[in-house]
Amino acid sequence: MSKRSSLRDEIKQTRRFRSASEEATLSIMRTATLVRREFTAVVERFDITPAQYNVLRILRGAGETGLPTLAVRDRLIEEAPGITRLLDKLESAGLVRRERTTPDRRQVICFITSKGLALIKRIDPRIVEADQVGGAGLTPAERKQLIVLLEKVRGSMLDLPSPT
Amino acid sequence: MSKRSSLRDEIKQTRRFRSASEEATLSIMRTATLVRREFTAVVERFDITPAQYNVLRILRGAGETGLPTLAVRDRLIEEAPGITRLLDKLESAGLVRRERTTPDRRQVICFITSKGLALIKRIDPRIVEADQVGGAGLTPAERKQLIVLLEKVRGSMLDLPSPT
DNA sequence: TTGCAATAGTTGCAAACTCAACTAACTACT
DNA sequence: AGTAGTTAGTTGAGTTTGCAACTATTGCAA
Repeated sequence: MSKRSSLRDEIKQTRRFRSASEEATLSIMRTATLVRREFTAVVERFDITPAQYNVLRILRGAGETGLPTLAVRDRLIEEAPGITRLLDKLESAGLVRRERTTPDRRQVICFITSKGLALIKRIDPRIVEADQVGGAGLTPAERKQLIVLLEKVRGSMLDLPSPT
Repeated sequence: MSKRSSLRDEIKQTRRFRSASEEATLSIMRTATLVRREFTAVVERFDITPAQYNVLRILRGAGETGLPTLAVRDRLIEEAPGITRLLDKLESAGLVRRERTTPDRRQVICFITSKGLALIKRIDPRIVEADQVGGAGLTPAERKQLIVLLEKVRGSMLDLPSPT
């Protein structure tokens, strides 16, 4: 029904959406693209990729306990199959340290180094700024609502696991 | 304040979010990741990538008029810098035809072939299904609300064009 | 009409990603 | 102990991206 849709303008689509669900789906993707762009722009000024930044953040969260390689991968928001090589990079940059010494010697535990900590400490304030965009233009109540709605969407997606 | 956050469970995050905006931002990205996964799974069964499918859809929308290469790129939801090579692929698969014959001979106009049309015709019903996920679990009113909220977010992001 | 800047696309190369083996280590069963 | 099956992670090969440089046109202006 909506006469003006900025999404349709943005991607210059001429035809109507086939359903509200289609529009919602495209909306989510399009918004995520913009958010990601913002986020990428921030971290790139510090010569790391978004994925690398996320890994550093995860490892900071893990603290002195460290975290096994695959556990790091599982915590990433965006997928990162090349987790080994990603960590290789971070290690050779001195931001991360790895150790194969545990009860379970298959595991490689990853730690953030003090250099890594120092780096994200510098990045953090910029990220906080960038995070605002995900809520910019919304009232606190709307923000909450958005979070709830997206959670519902994810919830219903996880129910249908295999794309039959 | 919220005691249970499925997002925090999903990515096994231990710490609280620093702000509602941060949670909203992560929510958007995480949801988009899941939506994209679904979408990708569908089109891959037809041996094309999501980007390729989008291009075909755009070219179908353009009809017999066709569309110049860079115009195609501008209409993609997700970025696609390798638009030339992407079209190369589609062309060699016989799904797209290109012509350098216009008033402006710099431009290369792209058309979808009948083979391409036939392909997306087969894919379409599956996509319609996949699109439902973006609205699954939501009432029509909630769906509408989600669309409005995301639009607001994008609107406020477009206002701050350069990441200073 | 010559010259300079802008536009439309292409291409080369290095980095990044995917997928599918492959190794090493642990578990469980006999 | 011996061996089959899992789990953790790595590595190699082929493909795809991302950037930047490059060609071909066109537009504008002196």
